Amino acid sequence: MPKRPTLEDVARLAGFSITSASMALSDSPRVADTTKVLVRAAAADLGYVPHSAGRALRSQRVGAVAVVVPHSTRHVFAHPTLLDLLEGITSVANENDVITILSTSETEEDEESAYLRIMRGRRADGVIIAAAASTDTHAVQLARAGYPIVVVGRAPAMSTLTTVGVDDFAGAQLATRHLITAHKAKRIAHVSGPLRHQSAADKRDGYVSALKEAGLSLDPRLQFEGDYSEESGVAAAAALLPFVHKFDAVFLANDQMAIGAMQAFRDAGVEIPRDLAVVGYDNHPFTRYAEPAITTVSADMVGVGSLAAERLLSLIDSDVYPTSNTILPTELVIRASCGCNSPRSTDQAIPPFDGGTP
Amino acid sequence: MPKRPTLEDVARLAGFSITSASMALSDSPRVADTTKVLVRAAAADLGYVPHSAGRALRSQRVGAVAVVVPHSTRHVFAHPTLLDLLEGITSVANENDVITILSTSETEEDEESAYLRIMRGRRADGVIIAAAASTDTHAVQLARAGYPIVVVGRAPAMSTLTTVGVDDFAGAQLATRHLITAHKAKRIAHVSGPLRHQSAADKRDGYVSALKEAGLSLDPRLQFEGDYSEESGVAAAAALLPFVHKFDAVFLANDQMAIGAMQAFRDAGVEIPRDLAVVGYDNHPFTRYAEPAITTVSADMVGVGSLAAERLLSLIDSDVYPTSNTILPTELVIRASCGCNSPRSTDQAIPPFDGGTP
DNA sequence: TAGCCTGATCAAAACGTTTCGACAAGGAGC
DNA sequence: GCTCCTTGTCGAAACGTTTTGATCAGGCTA
Repeated sequence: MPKRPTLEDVARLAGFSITSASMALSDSPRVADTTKVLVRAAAADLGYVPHSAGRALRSQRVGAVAVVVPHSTRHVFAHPTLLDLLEGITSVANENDVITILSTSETEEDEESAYLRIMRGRRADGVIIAAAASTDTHAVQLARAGYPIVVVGRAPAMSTLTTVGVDDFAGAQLATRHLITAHKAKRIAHVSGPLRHQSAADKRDGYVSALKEAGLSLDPRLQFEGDYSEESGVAAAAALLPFVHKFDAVFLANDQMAIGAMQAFRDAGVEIPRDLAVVGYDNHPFTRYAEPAITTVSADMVGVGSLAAERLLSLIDSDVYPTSNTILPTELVIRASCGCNSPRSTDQAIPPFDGGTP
Repeated sequence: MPKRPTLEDVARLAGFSITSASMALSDSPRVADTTKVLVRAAAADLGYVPHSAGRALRSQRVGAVAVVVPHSTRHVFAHPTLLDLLEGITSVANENDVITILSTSETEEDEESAYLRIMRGRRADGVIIAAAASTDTHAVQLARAGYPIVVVGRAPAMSTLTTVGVDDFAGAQLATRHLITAHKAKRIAHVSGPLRHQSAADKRDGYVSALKEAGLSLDPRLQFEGDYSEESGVAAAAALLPFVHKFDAVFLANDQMAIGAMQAFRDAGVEIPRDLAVVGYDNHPFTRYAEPAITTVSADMVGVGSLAAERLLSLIDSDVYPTSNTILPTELVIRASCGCNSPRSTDQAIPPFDGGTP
């Protein structure tokens, strides 16, 4: 490990005291312009970067935010969704010269220690928790203890928290309404996520509300609680197949389950969208390329991430504790699996092929 | 931000000096057992966790590793691949009480500053670089400067580096050989990744080598350089379509391009695998559920991540600089898109459906 | 009883910053 | 020519650890 130049080195090279060097680098009005120039030159010369620990110790600010992804919610976010979230967070963090600590906690008990150890040990100035289950109490504890914390997702049970989420209720409503109005669906099945997660519950509520407002009935046999995995989409399809004549559309709480279910339905001879209209959720990249392309609901997860980071940073800055609950909108992305025959959007004109072996 | 108990608080509560408290907590043989018990009780009582900055400053060790994901390689890793990698890294880091810093650098110039600022400012004790392009020089500079650094991927041009990668050459060979031996393919197209990336070049070399050993010829018209995105799979299909009678199989360097290409081929009336055998790469989760399910190559990316972290930690510990280059094996996952009619593996027996509208 | 050793404890220094208050030099006002 | 202010600089303290070397009490040996 190479020796690092310290502020003392810079000061000596520039011919000033440590104090002056420090103040010069922080552009204090108390130091002369000529001094600033000299010190900055020396610093640049040596490639000086302040030692984070020294600064943290003195200023009681470590310049880091932690993103906690509880293992129990690993499936809640589709992979691209989670990466989008991280991208949003890191970009804002970078702009503010703050680093991002990634913390994936393994077990339930570890979760508590993950949050607390990070904050107690001052590894970070604040925490963003991705997708707490609606029953998660660690977040509330942490907030109550006075630590800056932002929860990604809606958390009505913890109104004291600052949250940034997506309007899953409206998104599900949008999707369900589309099936009803555009495709004249009368019986709509729903495959939800784990209902102890707020987002899953919100989507289900949105679905139910759309049904209600259209005067449609809710058939308990057409409800299935999945776990957001492709496999559980397959399982959902299997569970729904016996009633396949009894419904004409299915809304699934994420795209992974949708692709699993579509596969299983197809294997059973159900043709989509002819026999069954399908709508997913998340706008996962593969939905454009599935066969048929999947109609889905999209949200700006990068935006959620960056907003969460901004909220956290201002929470860290202010000593008062303003809580805010922000919900970003969703939009329906209409493709083919619902029965809309949207032309596939490709940049290239692809000539037809007559078939036959080459 | 709540006040944190400090070592002084612990010492006072236990009735000892700061020194004794510190030594007691680190289980030094120089302190009496009774003292240790008392101090530990006090620490537990107060919920004491050592301040990371204080410790870092004194011990010249921050207890953090940084994972740098250059923006230019965002597409190199499929989403699940990258998350697997991160999971492997964080799990090993956690075991060693080391935190993981996630750094995604935006532009090329930022990359340099990302690496260097992190190390110069001692935000981390070492760096794992995910997927450096084979021309990336920052990594070498950093290593030459004496900083602990591990590169994920093969990097033959930088033999002084410690690397952990996947045997993409062998993986591609495996895939291509399968097309040749099991499916009697005579003309095989290849859609590569950006060839300035080592992994893309390796895959291409493996493909070429398999062709050679089978005495097959390499048709330049059947080569396409993509960028690992679904869109570029579509573009590749468009570019290859004019020659569609001239080849019977295509090997694509990742699954995202495969799904895009399959889509485009299907839209053009080419049926897979009847008219064209397709093999992808990465074993992306969706490959099981694509229609047809995609034959692909899989590697243990969690293992790559954890191994990279282990290597980095031992690099940090030792002051000598042992370089090692590890390559993990790949395996072929045979599904349907190559023409093998693997029965779909579902746990549930799904009854056939007679079609017709409900 | 004096001297020694052992085992336990502690004071102090160091890691690299930032910042408060003090201080020196020089110019303006009288 | 004296004071007073301004401007620029610096010494020193503080943040919370860990660790080295010193101290101290007590029991043992001579």
